[in-house]
Amino acid sequence: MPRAGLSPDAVVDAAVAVVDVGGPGALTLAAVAGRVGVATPSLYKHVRNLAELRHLVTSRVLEELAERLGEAALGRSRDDAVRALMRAYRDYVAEHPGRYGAMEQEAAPEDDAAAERLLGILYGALRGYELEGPDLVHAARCLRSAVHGFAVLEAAGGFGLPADLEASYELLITMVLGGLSGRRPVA
Amino acid sequence: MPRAGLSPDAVVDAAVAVVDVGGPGALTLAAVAGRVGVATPSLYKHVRNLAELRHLVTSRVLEELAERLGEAALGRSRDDAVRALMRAYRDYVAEHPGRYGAMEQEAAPEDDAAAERLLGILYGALRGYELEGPDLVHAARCLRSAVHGFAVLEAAGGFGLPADLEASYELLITMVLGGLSGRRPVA
DNA sequence: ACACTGTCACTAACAGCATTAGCCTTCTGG
DNA sequence: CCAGAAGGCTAATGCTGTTAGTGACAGTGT
Repeated sequence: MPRAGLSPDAVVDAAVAVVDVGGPGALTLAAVAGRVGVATPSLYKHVRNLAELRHLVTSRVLEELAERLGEAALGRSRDDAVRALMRAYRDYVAEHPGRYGAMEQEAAPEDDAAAERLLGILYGALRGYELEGPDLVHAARCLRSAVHGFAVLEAAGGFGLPADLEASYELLITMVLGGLSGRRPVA
Repeated sequence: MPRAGLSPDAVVDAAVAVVDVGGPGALTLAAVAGRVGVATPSLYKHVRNLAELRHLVTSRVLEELAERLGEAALGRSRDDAVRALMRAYRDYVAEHPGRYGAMEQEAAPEDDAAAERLLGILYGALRGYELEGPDLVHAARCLRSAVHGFAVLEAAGGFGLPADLEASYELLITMVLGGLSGRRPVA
C-alpha cells in the first residue's frame, strides 16, 4: 500500500471538489475518501471527524470569498467599493454554487478567523460613509443580508427563471447604496 | 398494540416540533417516530420517505408564512404594505428559527403551491408601485433577498450579538422602500 | 548500514440511520 | 358479521460515521 501523500489541506481540497459537483448533500467521508483514492477511516488521520471537515470547508470558502472581495474593493471607496464588493460576491457564488451552499449555517463569526477577515473587509468598504458605531453595524448587517440572501436564493435555484438576474442584482445594489447614503425615513 | 391515530398531517406536526427544538439537523425519522410514540417504519404508512417529509415540512412553513404575511398586508398598500410584510416575516422567523432553517433550499417555487401563494402575496404588496413586467420581477426578487438573507442570518445566529437587531432591520426596510420608490441609478 | 520510531494507510467491527419486506391486529363498510 | 383495507409491528439490508487494532513505509540516531 503506497502512501497517498495526503494532508488536511488535500482532504479539504477533495471535499470542496465533492460539493462543487454534488452539492452540500454530497459531502460524505466516503465520497471524499473515494475521490482521493483512500479508505474512509484513513481520513481520520488528517481530520478529526465529519463536523470538523465541514468546518474546514466553511473556512476555506470564507477565505476564498475574502480574497476576492478584498481584491475587488482595493483602491475604491464608498459606493464604488460597495458596488464592486457586491458584484464580486455574486460572481463567486455564481461560479461555485455548491461550495457556497456547503457552508455551515450555525457558524458564529467569532470562532472563525476567515469569517472575521471577511467581516473586516465589509467594514472597510463601509468606512467611507460617515457612520458612527451602531449605524456602522446596522449598515454591515444590511449589506450582508442583501448579498447573502440573493446568493442563497440564486445558488439554490430559488428564483424561477435565471433570466435577467443581473438586472435584479443591480436593483439590489441600488437599494443598498441608497440606504447607505443616509436617507433617513422620517428625520 | 393500540393504534396511534396517525395521519400525514400529524407526522408533519411532529416533524415541525422536532426541528423547533433541535434545529434542522435533528429532523430524522427516528426522532419523529419517537415523538409520536411509534416505531420508525410505521411512518412509511403516512409519508413516502424522509425526502418527502422534508418537502412537507417546507410546505407547512411556507403556508404558515403566507398566512401571516397575508394578514399583515391586508388593507395596506405601497410602503405601508411592504413594511408590514417585512416585519411579519421577521417576526415569524424569530418565533420559529428552527422551523425556518429546516426549509429545504433546493425547492423551486413552481413545484409547490404554498411557495406560489407566498410569492403571490409578495407581488400583491408590490402592486401599488407603478412597476411593469420585468421591473416587478426585479423588485420581488430584491424584496425576497433582503428579507430571506436577514432571516437566515438571524436564525442561524450569524450576527454577532443580538443587540439592536430591530434597528438593523428597520434600516433594511428603509433600503428596500427607498429602492422601490423608483429612484433609478442612471436614468 | 541498521534498528527504531512515528506516520499513514489498512481491515474489522459497531452503532445509528433510512428503507424494504412480511406479518398481524384493528378498524370499517357492505 | 365478516372480508378487506389500513395501520401498526419485527426482522433484515445497506449505507453512514466512528473506533480499535495491525502492518508497512520513511526518516533518524547510532
